[in-house]
Amino acid sequence: MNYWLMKSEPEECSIDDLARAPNQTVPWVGVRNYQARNFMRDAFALGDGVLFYHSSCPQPGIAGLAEVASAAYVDATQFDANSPYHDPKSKPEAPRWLHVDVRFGRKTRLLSLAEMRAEPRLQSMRVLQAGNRLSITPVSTEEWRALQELLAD
DNA sequence: GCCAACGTTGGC
DNA sequence: GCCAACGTTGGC
Repeated sequence: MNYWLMKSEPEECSIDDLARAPNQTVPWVGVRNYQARNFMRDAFALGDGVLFYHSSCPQPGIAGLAEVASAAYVDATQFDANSPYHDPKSKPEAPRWLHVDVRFGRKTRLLSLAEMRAEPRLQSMRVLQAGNRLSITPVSTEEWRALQELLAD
């Protein structure tokens, strides 16, 4: 069992959108970074815990919990010329981009980025390191446990 | 809107 | 393979 933090822009898909989605599950399409893709392809497992993080918004932070609901499979948007995620260099016979499905767990209070930065037990979190831009980052068991406490209220 | 940090691209 | 230019991310 592994744990992950996944960033989503709430204007595109918020924790509420995830809760309202069919089967409370969304295909996590649009990842166009090789490191993030490789996490999904090589390290994700069904049932892995996900921290659902709201980014690029007025109140960035963790907004809920979710889980990995599928293995990695081909992201069809890369071949769709009308999609913002279209990748003209990716060929159907050798798809570059994959994604997983993510299923809603529960909504939590918003644990703000500022609060995360101030919490001693979270200092090692990859998402908090200077210059980090990855939309998917691993979370250690210790970090996950601390977060469960912080989100319990 | 700014800007630092980082990834990608493409000429050489 | 190097590396400058460019694009993107994402908090502020």
